[in-house]
Amino acid sequence: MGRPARFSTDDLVAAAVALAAEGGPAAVTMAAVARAAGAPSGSLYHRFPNRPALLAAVWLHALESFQEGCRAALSAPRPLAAAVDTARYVLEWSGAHPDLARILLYRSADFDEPAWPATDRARLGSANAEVGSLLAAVARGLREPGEPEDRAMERVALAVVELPLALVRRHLRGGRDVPEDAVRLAADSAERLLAPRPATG
Amino acid sequence: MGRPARFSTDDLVAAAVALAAEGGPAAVTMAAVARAAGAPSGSLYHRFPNRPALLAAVWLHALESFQEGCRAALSAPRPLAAAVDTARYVLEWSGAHPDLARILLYRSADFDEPAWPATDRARLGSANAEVGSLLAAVARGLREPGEPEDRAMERVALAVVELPLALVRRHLRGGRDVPEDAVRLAADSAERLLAPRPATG
DNA sequence: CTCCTTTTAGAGAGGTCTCTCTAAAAAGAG
DNA sequence: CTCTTTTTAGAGAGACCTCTCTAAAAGGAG
Repeated sequence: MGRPARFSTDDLVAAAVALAAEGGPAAVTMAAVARAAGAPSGSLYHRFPNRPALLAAVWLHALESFQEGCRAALSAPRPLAAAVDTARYVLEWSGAHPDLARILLYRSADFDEPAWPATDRARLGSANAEVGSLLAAVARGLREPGEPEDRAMERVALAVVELPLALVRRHLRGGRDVPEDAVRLAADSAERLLAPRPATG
Repeated sequence: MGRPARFSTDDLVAAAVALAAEGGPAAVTMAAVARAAGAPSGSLYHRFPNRPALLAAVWLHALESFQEGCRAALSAPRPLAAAVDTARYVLEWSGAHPDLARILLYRSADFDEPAWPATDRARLGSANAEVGSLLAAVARGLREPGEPEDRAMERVALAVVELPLALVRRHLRGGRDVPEDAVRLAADSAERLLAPRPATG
């Protein structure tokens, strides 16, 4: 039924991902993606109603790839192990998918999130909420006596997401790959930040 | 001697900084800055030969403001104190200068660094080298027995620069300010990451 | 085969941006 | 005052981008 597509949605998203990884969201123009994929701009507009929708596809592709393994790591039964595994996962996933990792180092706002189609914004919201609640569960498990719940959440997010991403940023933004060593450093740091301390003021 | 300026270089940089803080480097167009400052585009081109030169001025303004206090903190005599003070400084400076901090959360490459005038690139290089060597001195002081020097450098940079910036990013990118609490968390985390451990595997 | 649907193909309008260039305004030096 | 220098002022060329719109190509259903 109908003419077969010469340029699939995946082809076009892949071209856009490559451009975004190299030059950031500004490099993802409809004209540039069409050029990179060898397609006319009309084909692009046939798949995506406008530029924000394409940017949403790029961002969500990266995010969902990342979160797939993230959920598994965060769901480990012992909270400290879950935290350390997740920190390690962030580095390993980034090493395996440097292009996608480079994209997630931006914010969704840099990819024009406010202008996204409603369905894409909803997907983003629910994806973030799901991982957020897994992270909250880990944080509750690692709360120190007398510590307010949101401060524990802060500490855990820092050790498990922000710090590993900072480490990734350090390498990827220098144009290098993520070295083996960094995986250990991330896991180590998460453990140091989250393991209960003997007894200090 | 000559007509007095109605729009000083500082005025124009200030307008550009505000735009960059709000919308990132993409928002810093010659047209937008001129509009924001109430100046005609010609006045802008009178001060800056082209857009990369303006972007360089914005980046260097933020960087040099940050590094001024950074040098002092890094120069403290005891290395662990220097590290913890620097981590605290990153948060305090960011709280005091949220616009400039938002700018430093990008990379210089996002501000089109390869196209900057040679003098600006040189200023960037020497500024980074100076702080880098102070950081290296701290790292040497905190090296654990048997640890390779570059791994110590990695660990220290992570604890003293990357982690505090990640914390700042978390807040500023949500549109919030940097809370008091975060300053303590940064100093605390730096100390946990860098203090020698009792004796573990 | 003919119809129907999907997709490619790309021209072109309308917008914004960078940067150049000319002209005039403004104040001090003499 | 006139001369000189600095700066404002903004028109306009040329590039690129987004998005619309029309027309044709191409395969399956009947």
